[in-house]
Amino acid sequence: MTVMPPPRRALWKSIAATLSDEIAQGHYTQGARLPTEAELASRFGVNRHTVRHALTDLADRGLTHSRRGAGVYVTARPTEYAIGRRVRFHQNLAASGQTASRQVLRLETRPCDPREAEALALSAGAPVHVYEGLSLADGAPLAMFRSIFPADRLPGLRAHLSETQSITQALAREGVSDYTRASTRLTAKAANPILALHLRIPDGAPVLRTVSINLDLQGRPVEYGHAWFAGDRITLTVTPE
Amino acid sequence: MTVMPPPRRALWKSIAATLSDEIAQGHYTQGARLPTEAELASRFGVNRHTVRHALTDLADRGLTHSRRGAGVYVTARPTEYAIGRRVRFHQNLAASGQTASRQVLRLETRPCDPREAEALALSAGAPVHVYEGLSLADGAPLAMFRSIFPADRLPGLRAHLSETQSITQALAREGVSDYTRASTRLTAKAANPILALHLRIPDGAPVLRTVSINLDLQGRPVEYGHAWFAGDRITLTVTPE
DNA sequence: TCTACACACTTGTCTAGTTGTATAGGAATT
DNA sequence: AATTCCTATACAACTAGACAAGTGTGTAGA
Repeated sequence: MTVMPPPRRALWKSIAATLSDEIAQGHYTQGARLPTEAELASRFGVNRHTVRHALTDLADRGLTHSRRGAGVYVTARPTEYAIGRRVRFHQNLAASGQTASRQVLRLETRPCDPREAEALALSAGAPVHVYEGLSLADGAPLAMFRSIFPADRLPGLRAHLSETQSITQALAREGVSDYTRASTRLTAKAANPILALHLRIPDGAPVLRTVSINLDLQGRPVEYGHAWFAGDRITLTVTPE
Repeated sequence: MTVMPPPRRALWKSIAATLSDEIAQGHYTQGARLPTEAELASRFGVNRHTVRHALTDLADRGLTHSRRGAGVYVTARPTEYAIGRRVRFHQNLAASGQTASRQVLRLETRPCDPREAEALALSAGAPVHVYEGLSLADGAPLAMFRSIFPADRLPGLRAHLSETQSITQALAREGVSDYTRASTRLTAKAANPILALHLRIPDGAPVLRTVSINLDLQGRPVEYGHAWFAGDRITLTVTPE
């Protein structure tokens, strides 16, 4: 318990300091759930709102994040790292000592829409595979991605993706031994609620979106990709060759 | 005070909007079965009840109907989907610094800070020129930039910049006939009030920031540049040489 | 071949718990 | 008098888990 010095510090600040301390000391480890607001309020002998004030401070400082209905969690802070123009997600992360993984959110085949048709040079309504998921570094979500593949040319791709989860490997099994990036477009966006939930960032926080097209060795488009990166967790590095 | 993002949308509304959009675009056609509630919950990262709330909305609007034990089916046909071919401001990264017009905000010489010293390979406190301004296209501010130049190697640069406003020309007059971009780092940020004012965007709106280093032909750094692009007004295109 | 049954899976419903937000007001400080 | 800090209450939004009800499929048995 902290001592109250005469020039009284605000209650919520003491509580925030205490909790922040306990997180720093490893009392609550990364990804762990804190006690509920009600429990904390009872522990510190204050109103729930006062606890909320302290928790808001922790969240603002990036120490925690909350999920309505679920609880308050200790944020796993991924170290900043760079992705080169040679775009191979896993290799880059491995180089910086982090373990990369993917979480599949969606894997299905459906007719394409006009935009996808144009990007992949397909006729309207041709079938495409949709591969959507999260890219994680040491368990913390870094980016959400969606890749669109022409299904006619790569009939078995979906099965391969569900096994390996690696795009490069899955494409290789379908006979696309290598592919190169034709273009990357970048824009800054505000996160919508769903995206914010997945990336565990506040609603409306800035997000870096990339839209890319990859070609096979014959110059035909094989992937139309979107990715949304948590703005404050990532720095993309573009290096000439 | 934290930034107030646009009116918060409930999670289930975002999900309903997303699904309704995908039906409209023909991703799920008439008679098709949607993924199960559990799958959708996993895809959107929410509880099944939240998905059900969204599905109830779709059913109320007549887009879908469900059969207990069987699944949820699409009743609506895809509406015509028109791609509005928007005019976009494409800015090539390699050719940055060639916008239509500039407005100078600051032009001064001062000792460098540690970060600048490192970027430009200078000794601590060495003098640098600071060139700060706005890039305009058709009168609308596209980006704010700040360029740092080593003052010792380019003593007359400031005078040249105040005359031409063109970085390339000013450098040429100082004997740097050409320069190449060594690296560009990109990240998404929220606009602070000053930046928002300059770019004429709402406070906290997403902004695309680039940090770059340019080298002369001998490989020595001659410019350390920052730029902040209004996220919704620009798309940066990165094309391999 | 047909039937009956088991079983996995899906939607429907219920209860309980947790965070988010709004409103109102008392007490201490400035 | 105004502001800040904290309490108090109520409700909305979402999660969590459990179970009931209905569907689709495979299988064993007659």
